[in-house]
Amino acid sequence: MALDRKDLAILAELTANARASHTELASKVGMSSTALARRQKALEDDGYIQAYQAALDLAQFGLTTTVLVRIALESQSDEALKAFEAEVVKCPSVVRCFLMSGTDDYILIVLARDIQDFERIHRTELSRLPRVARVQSSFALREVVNRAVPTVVFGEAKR
Amino acid sequence: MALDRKDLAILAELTANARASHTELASKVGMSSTALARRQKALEDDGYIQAYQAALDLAQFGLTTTVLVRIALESQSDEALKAFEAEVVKCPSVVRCFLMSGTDDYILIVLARDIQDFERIHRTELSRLPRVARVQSSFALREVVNRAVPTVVFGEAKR
DNA sequence: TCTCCCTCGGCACACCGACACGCATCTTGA
DNA sequence: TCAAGATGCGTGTCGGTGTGCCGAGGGAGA
Repeated sequence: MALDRKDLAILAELTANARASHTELASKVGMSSTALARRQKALEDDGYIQAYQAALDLAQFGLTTTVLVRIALESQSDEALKAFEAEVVKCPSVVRCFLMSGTDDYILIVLARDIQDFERIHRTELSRLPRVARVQSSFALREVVNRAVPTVVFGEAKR
Repeated sequence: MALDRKDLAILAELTANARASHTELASKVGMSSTALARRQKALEDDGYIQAYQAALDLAQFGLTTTVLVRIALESQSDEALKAFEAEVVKCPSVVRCFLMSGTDDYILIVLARDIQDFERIHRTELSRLPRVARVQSSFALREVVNRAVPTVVFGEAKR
């Protein structure tokens, strides 16, 4: 299934304002609400839209510190990976975890209130992860780009 | 302003389903739609909720490859940072960019269709960034955790 | 301890808008 | 040229949303 530029316009609008009504979206995209409703439903049914979610301002919750954590395991055996991953999903401060190629086995993105709070997280969450050989943390000083969707998605018009 | 557990329940519901109506949310959280509407509006006005956005399934768009790119600049002068950042925000395949402490100056998260596509991105987007001394890429083999909000947020009940 | 006040929650109602249908028209592709 | 899918308009029904009012609970002050 190919998406035309109207579909992409709908998706772009919905990524910016997921609560917009059919009428509202229709006027923005430039079509009738009937056609828009049909296309939106098709986009949902075909799985292009996974969910509609509220974006919280994490700074309001005091989570102003982003830390990138590089982790190397003692062994890359399947059992060690499984044991590590089963525990890392339970860490409440971890928002992302990638299994990586290269020297580092995993890269985590951790959100903390401040540096002292990260020390606590390091002690109560990270240091308890199994099979870890080495942990290396880098602090993000500033977030230059933060997009949910790469702009390249909205640029590929097919029709 | 302190949030009680009902506020957190509302936020948790909205991060899972942002299009839920007042009536729907009210029954889930266990209160009347009137009270819920008041609280939801307060959460929006106080900035806890930044936006409502549709989450796209990027795999449906063929973006299955995540790459972490470490970039070191030739110099850390204010002018070099500004020049680099002004260009990196224009890269359509970059979804995140952090200014980092430590040896690497910037860390980017790039989405690509596959490895060949990343080669193209490297050539057309990354290698054109100004003042870059060194670029080092690591491929994510798998995404173990991907949360928009750390679960720790919904755990801190105040009242 | 009593009382006052303030805040929050719940109920009822009315209004407004969204949503889903049917049908005619148009465009696209073969 | 024809057929099939997409579009747009109109309409009716349904549901959500917002408001006003009342009651309950808790805190403060006398």
